[in-house]
Amino acid sequence: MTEHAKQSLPHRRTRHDHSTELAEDYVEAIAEISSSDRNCRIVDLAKYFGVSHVTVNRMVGRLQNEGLVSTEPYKPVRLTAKGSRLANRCRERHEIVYQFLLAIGVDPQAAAIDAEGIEHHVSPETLECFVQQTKAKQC
Amino acid sequence: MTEHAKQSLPHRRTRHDHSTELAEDYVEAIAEISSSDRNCRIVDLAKYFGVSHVTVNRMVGRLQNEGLVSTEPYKPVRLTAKGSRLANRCRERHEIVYQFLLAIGVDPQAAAIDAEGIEHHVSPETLECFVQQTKAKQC
DNA sequence: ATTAAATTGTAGTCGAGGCTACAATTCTGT
DNA sequence: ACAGAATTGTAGCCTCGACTACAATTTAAT
Repeated sequence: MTEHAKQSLPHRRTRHDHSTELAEDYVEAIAEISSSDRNCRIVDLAKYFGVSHVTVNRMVGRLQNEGLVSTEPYKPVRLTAKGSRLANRCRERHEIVYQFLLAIGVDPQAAAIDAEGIEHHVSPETLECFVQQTKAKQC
Repeated sequence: MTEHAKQSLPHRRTRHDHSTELAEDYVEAIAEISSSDRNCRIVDLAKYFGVSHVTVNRMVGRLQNEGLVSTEPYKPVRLTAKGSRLANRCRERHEIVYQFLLAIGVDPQAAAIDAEGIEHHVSPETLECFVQQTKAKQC
């Protein structure tokens, strides 16, 4: 039972993570779209995620409440400073995970898919280990 | 746009994964509890996951529909052959991920938490690379 | 400038996973 | 054997992420 209590904490964490994963995916996507196009519209995100514009709409509302995004009705979506910082951190983390998977011999396609799933569950400490390993392999 | 279509596939996959993660967590938990105690009851799972017994109840019903578990009203929960196989695969995969994290220098506590999050997103191919890496480190 | 197309917003629905409150069943102790 | 405790089941509600259908606004074209 004490053991069970210990066990429940990681699981709770996993569940909570799910609620922030989407936010991270969104800011990453917004950053990416905003860099190629001039501005990021709801439709772009809907296509990007393969989801209806309605879903995107509410998500953007949520991101706005969290101060990650600023937008007005019928206007494009922009990242706030906070949102940009998060996007950058996510992009870096994503890249680290992806490069790490390549470095240990995963083929690029599988690495791309797995990185997508793994990136949200990597603690800073583990991430640092990934960096070290990738460096080591490159020598 | 063609790029966006390509992008949406991994995201869809990620979303679908979430629906199977819980099933995997459950069979793993049931296997673990069943090995220490004699039988696994709803309450045990509720404590294990830090969740109400009602939630567990419905989850177990779902697992039963999927043929992973067999149970009767007011009786303990047992894994079917199919459920046991899944549990074993999950346990092995979990262990591989955990040992791998340790091998690359992540401390045990962080490794335990991260393994919990990562395990569900590792393709067989990546898993194999983890195995190789862990072996290499042990030499 | 006005209509047609594209984009965005709103209303209402659904399933999943979570909860509380209460009812039913099984287990335990005396 | 029977009362009380523990366990399990049921009813009904909530939130979140997804959808369709329809309304409103903005953009583009003739």
